Amino acid sequence: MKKHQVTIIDIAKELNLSKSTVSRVLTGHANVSIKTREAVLELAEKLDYQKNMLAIGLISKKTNTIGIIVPEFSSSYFPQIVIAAQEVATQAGYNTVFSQSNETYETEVANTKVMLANQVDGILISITRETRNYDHLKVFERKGIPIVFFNRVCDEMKVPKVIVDDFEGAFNAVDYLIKSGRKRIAHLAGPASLKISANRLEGYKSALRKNNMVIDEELIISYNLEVSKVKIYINHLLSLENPPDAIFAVNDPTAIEAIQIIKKKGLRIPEDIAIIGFSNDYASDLIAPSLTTVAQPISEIGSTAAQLLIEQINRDVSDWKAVTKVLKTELIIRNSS
Amino acid sequence: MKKHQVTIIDIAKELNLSKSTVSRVLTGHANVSIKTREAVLELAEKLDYQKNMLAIGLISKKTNTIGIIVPEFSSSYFPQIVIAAQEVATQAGYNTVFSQSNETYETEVANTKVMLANQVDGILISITRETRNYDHLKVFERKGIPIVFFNRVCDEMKVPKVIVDDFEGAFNAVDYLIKSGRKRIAHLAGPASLKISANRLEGYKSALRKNNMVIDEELIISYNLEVSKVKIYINHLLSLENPPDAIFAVNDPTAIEAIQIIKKKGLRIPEDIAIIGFSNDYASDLIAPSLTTVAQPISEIGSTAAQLLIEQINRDVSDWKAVTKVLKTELIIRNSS
DNA sequence: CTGTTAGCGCATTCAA
DNA sequence: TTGAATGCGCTAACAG
Repeated sequence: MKKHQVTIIDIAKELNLSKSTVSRVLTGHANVSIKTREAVLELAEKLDYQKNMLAIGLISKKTNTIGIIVPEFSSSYFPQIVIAAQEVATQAGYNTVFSQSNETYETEVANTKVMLANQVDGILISITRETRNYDHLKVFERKGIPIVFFNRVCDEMKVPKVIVDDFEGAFNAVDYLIKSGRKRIAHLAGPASLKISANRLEGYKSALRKNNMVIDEELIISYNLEVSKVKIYINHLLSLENPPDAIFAVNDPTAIEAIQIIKKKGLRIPEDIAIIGFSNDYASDLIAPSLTTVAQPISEIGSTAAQLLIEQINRDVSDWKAVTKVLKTELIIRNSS
Repeated sequence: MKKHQVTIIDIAKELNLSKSTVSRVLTGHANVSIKTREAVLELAEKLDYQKNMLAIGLISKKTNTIGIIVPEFSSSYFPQIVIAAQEVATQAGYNTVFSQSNETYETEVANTKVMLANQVDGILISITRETRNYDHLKVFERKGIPIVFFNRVCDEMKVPKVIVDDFEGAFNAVDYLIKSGRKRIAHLAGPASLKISANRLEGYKSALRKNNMVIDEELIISYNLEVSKVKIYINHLLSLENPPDAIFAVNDPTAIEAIQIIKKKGLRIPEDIAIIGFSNDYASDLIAPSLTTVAQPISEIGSTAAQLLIEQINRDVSDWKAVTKVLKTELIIRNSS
């Protein structure tokens, strides 16, 4: 375990120079003779010298690192966002530190503490489906560390947010189902604690109302997004006296699970029952029948969020803006509806 | 940008104590009166005090952080590995820092430098399809920082590695195709620079040989894993005078792309042509027809690699072991073959 | 152009 | 049980 870190002192000794001179070279300052500069650079290269960012961070109170916390990594949704965010961050000279909270509140809290302890310059976060208390996030505000929400946001905090127009997306999906002649449209909704679930539910209801259809609470099921539970709810819906002829699911994993269950039951999709999802996950175009879904500009969410965060970092606390960017969705019609 | 970090000094002043006393409480040392201990703890909590890990890392030369570098994040493969590795690391008290190199050598090199500069205690890496030079990785060895490879390994380095039995997996897949009566089996292979590609190719050839079939180089196509290129090769294979009646693809994304292209051409799978992939990605069970594939114990790869790395970290450099763990694959037969 | 000094936040000696 | 002093690796004044 005897790590052998090469330090400025090492190369200063070797070259019979003072540490400050070496430091000047390494930080790109000008006041150094060409000869010493080259000698230092050469030796540094030869010894695989790497600056110790811990020391620099300690001095400068800036780590050039942003943290990204996502609730899960199992669908293609969050990985894609992370890729886009990382790209923007790298471009701007920032490193990224990720963690995934596994949809667990405690893990999320722990993750934020780690980020805090590691002195990130700002964080990007999408909360878990469990998160109801936001104290661990408000700490960032108090400490003057910018925080930007994306996708799953915290309503009570006045900070930048990047979301999509969930209401409109849901509205369009359901409106389309109605226009296609569907009479009883069920909604497999997410937990009410998540704003995205609530907005999608509202879009669903609004579309029904606009088309003068009754809102049957029996057809609205709110669940905690654990895909393994979908089977129960589908069974329930199909056993209703007056079963639905369409299902609008809160997200693609739910819709995909529903398709598989319904197919196994021998029902035809979309003839007997139509399905629409939300997010246009990678798998939605692969499953049979391919899934009609509300597409989100996933990469744009990630890059916009990173952009906002970096702007915020470069701004003075007193000048923070709490903009909320609402990106547009697009209904992609495939074979499941 | 005026971050307001709370330090030990702040709470020492407030309580009229010395920094060392406060430090003792915070590090859990014993020699402190209950009264002061409680006062310190209470104030720390109230002020949202968080230790500055930069300072601690600087002193202890240990950050309790491991780095994970993966080539891409677009399939479900690496995210799953990362989840498993992170879980083991967390359990052992380590934080994780990820980065993805986007299948680009330069990015990989940059990522390793960042990890080095941030003083990770060890790294887990799967190299890009481009990586041919390993100097940036050998630096870790020289500096006494443990490195563990998984999936895509570097042959010339004597360090721990976690792989699956690619040879056997490929052999079983091709052997199964032959037993099912396929006569001309093509192989869409990966780049020769990746050991996994080479091993899978060898497994393919070996199965043909064992069954006394000729190895037709015309049917073996090595490509760089850019899925968009698959179309070209499929077109080529199908236009052969004596086209293949089966394709063994080096991985699932390739196989899935192939299925889509072949379906569009109006050919039937598996009647006209059978397809087998490798890895059992999330999507392979969803696509129609569902994909026969060689499953890897993905989570186990991640957890094993993390395990090995942590063992290595806790060992003295002089006592490093260069074990290579070879995990078993399993052929999952679905409808594409 | 170069060397000296101080200090970032903390843990860890050594004294009291 | 507490306090004072040292130093981790580095940068940024301040001198020469």
